[in-house]
Amino acid sequence: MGITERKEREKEEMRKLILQGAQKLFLENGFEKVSIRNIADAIEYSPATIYLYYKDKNDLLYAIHNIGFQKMIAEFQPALSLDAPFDRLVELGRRYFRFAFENPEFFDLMFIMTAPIDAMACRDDIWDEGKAAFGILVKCVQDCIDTGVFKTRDAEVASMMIWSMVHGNTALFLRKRLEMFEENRRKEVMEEAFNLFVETIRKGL
Amino acid sequence: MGITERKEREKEEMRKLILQGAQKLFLENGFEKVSIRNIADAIEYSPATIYLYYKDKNDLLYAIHNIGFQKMIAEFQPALSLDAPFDRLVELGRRYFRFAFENPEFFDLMFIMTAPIDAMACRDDIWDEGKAAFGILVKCVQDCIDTGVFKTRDAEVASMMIWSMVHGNTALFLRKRLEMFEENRRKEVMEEAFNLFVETIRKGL
DNA sequence: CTTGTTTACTAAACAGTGTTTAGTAGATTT
DNA sequence: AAATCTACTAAACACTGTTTAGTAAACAAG
Repeated sequence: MGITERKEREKEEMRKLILQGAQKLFLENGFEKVSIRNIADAIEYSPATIYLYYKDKNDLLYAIHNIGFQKMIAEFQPALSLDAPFDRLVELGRRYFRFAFENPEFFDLMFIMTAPIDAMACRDDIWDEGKAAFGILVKCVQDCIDTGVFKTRDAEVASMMIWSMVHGNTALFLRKRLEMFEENRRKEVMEEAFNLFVETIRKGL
Repeated sequence: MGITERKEREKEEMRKLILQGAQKLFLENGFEKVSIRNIADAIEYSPATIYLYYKDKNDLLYAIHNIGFQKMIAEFQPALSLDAPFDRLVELGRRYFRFAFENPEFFDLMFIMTAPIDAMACRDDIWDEGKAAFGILVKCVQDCIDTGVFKTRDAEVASMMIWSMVHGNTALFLRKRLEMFEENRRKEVMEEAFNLFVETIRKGL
C-alpha cells in the first residue's frame, strides 16, 4: 500500500512547510508581530489549513521551541570536548548567554514565554529536550564533583544553582532590566558578575 | 482659581479610578485576559475614555508596574532591620522569591514582560523604582564588604551576581521551566539551590 | 468507466483585540 | 444669552486566533 505511505509523507512535508514558514517569520519579526494569517500568506495557503496540521498557535510555538533546543544542544557540544570539567562548565555558561544573545526569539520561547508550555499539557515525552539540555549541565557538575573540584555532594542542586545564576543574568539583560547601568557598562557588569560567580564557586562550592 | 484646581484633582482621581480598575482585573485574571474594554466596563466608562488618561495599554501597564515596585520595596523593609548584614541579604533573597510567588502578575510586569518597558522609552525619571530596589541590595552587599563578610571590592558587581541567581531561580520556577523535577521536589530543589548559593557566597565571596 | 466516499483545502464568519475619529451633551466663560 | 471649551462616547478601522460549512479533486468499489 504505497499510497497511504505517500499521503503520510506528504502530510509530514506539509507540517514542515508550515513550520519553516512560521520559523522564518518568527525569527525575523518577533513573535508578537506574526499572526496565523501572515504564516498562511507566506506559504500561500489559507489560515484554516494550518489548523489541519497544528492544533493551535501554541502548538506551532511548541514545535519551534523544540527546534531551538536542538540548536542550543548542538552549540553546547564544542564545550564538552574541553579537558577540565570546570572549564567545560564555564564554557557552557558562556554559550548559554551567547545563544540567548544571538537567538533572542528562540530563547524567549524556550525559557521565558508561557505559550509553548501551555501547548504541552498532559503529554510527557515532551520535556525530553529540556531534560537533555539540563542533563548536559548535571553531568558536567558531576564530573567536577568526581574530580574533587567541588565539595558539594548533590550535582542536581548545584546545577540548579548554576543554571539559575546564568539564566537570571541572561534574562534580566534580554528583558531590559539592567537599564540602571549605563548602556556601555551593561554588558561589562554582566560579564564581571559571571566571572565573579565562576571564581566564587571555584573556591567555595 | 479654585476651579482649575478642582479639574486637576478630578483628572487625577479619574486616572486613579482607571488604574485601580485595571489593577484589580489584572491581578485577578492575569494580563493576557484583560482588555481595555474589560477595564472600561468595570469602571463603567467607554473604552475611548481610558485613552484620554493613558497613552496606551503599555502606559497603563507601566503605571501598575510602578505600584508593584512600591509594594515590593515595602515588603523588603523588615529584612533591613536585621542586625547582621549577611542575614539582611539572605532575608532579601527570600522576600524576593516570596513576593514573586504571592504576586506573580506584579512580578511578571516588573521583571519579565517587555510591555511596561516599551512605555518608558525616552523618559529618564522612570527607572527610579527599579534603581531604588537595586540600591537596597547594593547597600546591603556594601555592608557585607565593610564588615569583612565579603572580600570582593565591587558591591555593584556582587549585587548583580546575587540578583541574577535569585531572579533566575524565581523566573525559571514561575515560567514552569523546572518540570524536569517531580512536582513535589520542585520547590525543595529551588530552596536547596538557594541555600547552597548562600553557603557558597558566605565562604567564598 | 461510473459510481460513492474520502481527503485536502478554503471562504466566510465569529468573537474578540488595541486604537482613532468624529460628534455630542453639559459645564464654563464671555 | 451666546459662545467656547471640556469630558465623554458611538462607531469605525484594522487587526487577531479559531471554527464552520462547503467545494473541488483524489481515491476506492462495483
